[in-house]
Amino acid sequence: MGMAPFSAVSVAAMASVLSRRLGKRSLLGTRVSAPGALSDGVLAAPQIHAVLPDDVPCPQPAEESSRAPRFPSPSRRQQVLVTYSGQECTGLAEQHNPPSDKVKVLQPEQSLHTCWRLQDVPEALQRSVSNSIDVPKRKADAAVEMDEMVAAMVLTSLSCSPVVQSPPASESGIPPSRAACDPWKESGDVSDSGSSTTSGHWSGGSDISTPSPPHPEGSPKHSSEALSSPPADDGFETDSDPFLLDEPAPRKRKNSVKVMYKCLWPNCGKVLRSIVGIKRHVKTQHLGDSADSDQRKREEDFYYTEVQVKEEPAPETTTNTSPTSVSTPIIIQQAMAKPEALLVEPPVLEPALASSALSQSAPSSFWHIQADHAYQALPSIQIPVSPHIFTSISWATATSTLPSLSPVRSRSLSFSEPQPPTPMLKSHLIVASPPRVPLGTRKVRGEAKKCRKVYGIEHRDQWCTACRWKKACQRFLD
DNA sequence: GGTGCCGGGAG
DNA sequence: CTCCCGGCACC
Repeated sequence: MGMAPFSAVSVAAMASVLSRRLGKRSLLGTRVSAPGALSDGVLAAPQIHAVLPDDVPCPQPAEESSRAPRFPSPSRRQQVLVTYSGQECTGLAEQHNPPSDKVKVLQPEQSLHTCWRLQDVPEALQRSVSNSIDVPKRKADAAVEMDEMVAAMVLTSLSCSPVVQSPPASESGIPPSRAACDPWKESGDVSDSGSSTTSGHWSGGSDISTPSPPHPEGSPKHSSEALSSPPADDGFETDSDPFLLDEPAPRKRKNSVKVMYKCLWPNCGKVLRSIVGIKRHVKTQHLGDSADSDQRKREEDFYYTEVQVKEEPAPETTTNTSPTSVSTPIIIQQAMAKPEALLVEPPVLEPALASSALSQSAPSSFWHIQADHAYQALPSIQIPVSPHIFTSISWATATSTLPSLSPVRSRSLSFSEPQPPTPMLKSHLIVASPPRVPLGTRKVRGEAKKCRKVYGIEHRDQWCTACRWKKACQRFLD
């Protein structure tokens, strides 16, 4: 679903997803309230909880139908199971009167015609999700409202739209989005890449990670206790845990933009990925953690700024590729004007957190440089690096200490322990500006004949495997 | 355009 | 890991 602004369109889409699951335009899950004689429609709220499968789905007009109850056209009848007062009975939904939301249900067993009011879940969802759509409130009963709210929240989180407007009740703790999400909308392709990192991942955790959209300082209200107090989250962990934040990597990761938040406190360049994290950082590290001061809560907003991090494919501008340049560069631009912040310096992590986080992710703390093909074998070299300084390692120094390697052969740089580096680390790697070795780009084309030439393309099966795989030929080495 | 092969995806 | 292929640099 991408980063589409959470508009009525996506509501409609969500609703259609829902209806797809439940059977298109079915009444399954529809809550109806029977007026008058049957019940008061509140506590004993009857529910249509099953729909026989033979009903014919109607084409779904896009938006209107998400407001108008999904219901067969008057000419069609839809069989439903209706429960009320603990009793279950089948019925035939005969007629729907949209203006009044009334549904006429025929219950043959009781030879009863009943009239129900209709409230279906997507509508509840819509109501809770978009406060720009005016939906009249039908019940004052809080419990029923909560039911719908919960259902809506579940659906909302399932649909994984990161830009979620706060429900009208506004106690949910989901901060409202605002214009700062524009880069996300406009990038159009945010669901990939790093996006992998910040775009609405489905946080398995129970903590604050709402499908973390970048939500900006616009709403000082939202950093209330609901967000900041969970004991298990300490900002950095939740912000950079690669396992929580990693979502299945999409195919391409070009031009993805993610928004990070940088602490503006003097001498603190800490960059976090969530607004909550940065606020907590500012609050705890700089403002002091004096609990309930409202003023402090507001002040947090002034001490961080939003940074857009754009990840782009490597342009390969130079004629040489350094032996270690393996990552795509990240272009970091400031959303708010602060030219000196073009480089994101390594975050000043709380030492305990930093060491624990890094030592967990890179226990052996070695740079491991080696050739990656057997036929390119070279002695592998390990450079011990303290995890604490690994982001600021001087590449020039590091490489100068290496024995002279053929620059074209030793091109893979990786941790000795296979583990996905967090996007944070990745960006630091790039910021650390690897050295450019002013020598040949790639392997100089060999003079020797290659399998392709020797056997021809029609005898591809006789090629060496490397040639077959479009790798450097192993059979006719230079 | 053909070739060699790097980088990365899929399974 | 194997297998495959897009895409780039070189010819």
